Amino acid sequence: MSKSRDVGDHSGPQRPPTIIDLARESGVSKSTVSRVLNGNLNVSESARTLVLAAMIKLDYQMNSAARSLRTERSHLVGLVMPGIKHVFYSSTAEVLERELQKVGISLLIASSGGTAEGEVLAINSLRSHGADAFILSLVNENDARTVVTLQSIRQQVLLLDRDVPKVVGDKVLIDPRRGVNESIEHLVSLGHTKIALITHGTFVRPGREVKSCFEEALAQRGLTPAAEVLLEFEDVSSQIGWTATEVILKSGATAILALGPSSVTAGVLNYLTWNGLRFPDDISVIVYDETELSSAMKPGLTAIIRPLEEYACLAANLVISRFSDSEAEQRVLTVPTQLMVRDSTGRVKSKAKISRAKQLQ
Amino acid sequence: MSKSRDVGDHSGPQRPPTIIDLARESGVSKSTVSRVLNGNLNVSESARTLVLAAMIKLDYQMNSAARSLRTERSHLVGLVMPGIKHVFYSSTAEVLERELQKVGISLLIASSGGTAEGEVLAINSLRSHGADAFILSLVNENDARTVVTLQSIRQQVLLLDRDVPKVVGDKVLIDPRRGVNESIEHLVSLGHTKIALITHGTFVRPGREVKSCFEEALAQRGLTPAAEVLLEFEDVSSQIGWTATEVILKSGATAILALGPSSVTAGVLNYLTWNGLRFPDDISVIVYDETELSSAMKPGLTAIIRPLEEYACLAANLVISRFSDSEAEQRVLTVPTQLMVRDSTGRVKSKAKISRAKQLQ
DNA sequence: TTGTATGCGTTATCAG
DNA sequence: CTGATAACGCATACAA
Repeated sequence: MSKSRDVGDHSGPQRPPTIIDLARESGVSKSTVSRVLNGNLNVSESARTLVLAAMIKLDYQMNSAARSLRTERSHLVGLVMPGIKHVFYSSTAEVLERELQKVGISLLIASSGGTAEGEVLAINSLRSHGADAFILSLVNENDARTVVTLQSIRQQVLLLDRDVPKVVGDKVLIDPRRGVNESIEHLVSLGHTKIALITHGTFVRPGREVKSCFEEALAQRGLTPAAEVLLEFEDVSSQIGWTATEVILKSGATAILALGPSSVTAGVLNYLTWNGLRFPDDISVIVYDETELSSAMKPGLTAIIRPLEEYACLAANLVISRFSDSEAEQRVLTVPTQLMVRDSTGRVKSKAKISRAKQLQ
Repeated sequence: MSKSRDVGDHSGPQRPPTIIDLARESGVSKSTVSRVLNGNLNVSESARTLVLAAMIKLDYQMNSAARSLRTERSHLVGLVMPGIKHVFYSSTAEVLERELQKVGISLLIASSGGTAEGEVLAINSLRSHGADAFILSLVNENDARTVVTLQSIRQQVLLLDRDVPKVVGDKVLIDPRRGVNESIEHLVSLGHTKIALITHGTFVRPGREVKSCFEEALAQRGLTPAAEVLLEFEDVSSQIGWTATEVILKSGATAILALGPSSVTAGVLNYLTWNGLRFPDDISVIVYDETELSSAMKPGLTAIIRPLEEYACLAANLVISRFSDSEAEQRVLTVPTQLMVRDSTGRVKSKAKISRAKQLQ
């Protein structure tokens, strides 16, 4: 019964105003203030205007900690990614942030650093900050620590282009099939038969999917991969791209699908240009997406386009909708990819011509 | 006096365990539990081990809302940037996140979208989510709405490479002087006298600083700018870079300092390569930083390097340190830039040679 | 339509 | 060293 600041106490303008201050200022009770703040209909117009006036007069800001404590909702969503630095992830994050912002949700980010330990740490950090939901691009779908952590979570989980059957949650997936099919068709029509692939490791869905689509598309045409390089998340440096390309070229490949992280793709291009191999003349290259890199290069880069905007929007809205309808069944949404032909793919050249081209440099 | 769940109530394992559950489980009072959780020294070893055991047994997770309500600290820091998509911002965010994570602080992100209105919205959104501090790269240092909003904030404010005298807060600034000086010196030594600049508008510090350093460096050598293009944050597209380059070339410039957003720089390179202008043969180009773009391009791009890691680390640690010592005087930290000469800068060619080069393409 | 009373989970004060 | 107890600001069931 000892309301300390309920009435009176005209001392400190130091502390931020609370609904009690609003109540005193507008001459109603704090319940009425609360009702106005939450848009409750059962409140007289006069009371409402009074409270609203007090609200702007005192520059009232809701105390989110108090509200969260009471309602058990923080309006915070956590995003875990290998890193936020690379354009694919940062673009996704930007769209997610924008979409969530629209409904008053803020985005909490945490990088796993590309390791499973970092991932668990990131998840727990976000959890300890009270995130209502988690959006995750895992580094490894099989890591037991991550899976266990995810299973022990009460909040909703959404996987971004990842598939962990043991974890309940919605998923937004990228289907590389069309893009890869069109790529192979395109390359084969240009005479290529020795085609190489760089992609993620098979412990994440994108790696598995791309690999299998690639192999299937080749098989349909009686071909086999010239080379395949599967990447770990730990080493997504351009150095890896460089050495991978070195290996691939030894296989005699005349075309490369560089469908890994952008830093690796940069390494591929790096190796090619710095070794005097010009595309499409000496080798054909297909990369992911339309980036600053791919548009600034002289031969525009033929690319498999991932519908990034749609991908992230779907994810955001899935998360949002589940807040209202928490018991809906698990949903899996898939977005397609497609090939955009530019100038880094061309007719295959004979070995002799390639050698000559190299010497000319 | 009606403790509902203080004792007994073995009903629901549904709700997450609280310190009361820990207290019951370990046979001590919740005060002692709280002490253990906060590392308070005044607690017996026996009690501590008891509580710790209960903690892992029940998989206890601190309720951050309750703690925040009580301590008035959320351990959340808000980051406001024009957008998170571009590599400079996303890299900064990544480093900030990593450094803050080390001391248990999570990063809340909000994009302003490059507009002043969006900026105010972003700040208020973060504020409503209880951020303890704000790290900001403003879009416009002069916008009254933003300034007023910032002034009305109780939390600490840190400006990233921005300078708003009317706002109290620490600052971490990038000093372009050395990098720009070295660039001009380098270019002049190669015979260039007509040098153009692309940078931010003068309503943000980077724009002002780069512009004045550029002009001073030229003046010291008896030169004047061949052209200057100042950018708005609203239009940081590669299209702008393209048209800007078109304009600049008409001025007869033989060298371009492209020191704006990376998308604009991409547009510059785009224009040059697609119009058959090769660097350094036809024109010299200096860009910002070492990016995937600049390392993958064939002539490696000469660049002014900003110490991004240091920049973000300083910012993070400034924020962290001010939490302990909130009344310290305002601090302004500055990080230097420097030129890294690669291959996109070379001896100036005569007009005739440039024309010939263009025709050869 | 409005006010009163209670509890959310935590920290902090104060008495033992 | 420990335990009881009072806030923190808000939402809400219930009474009026």
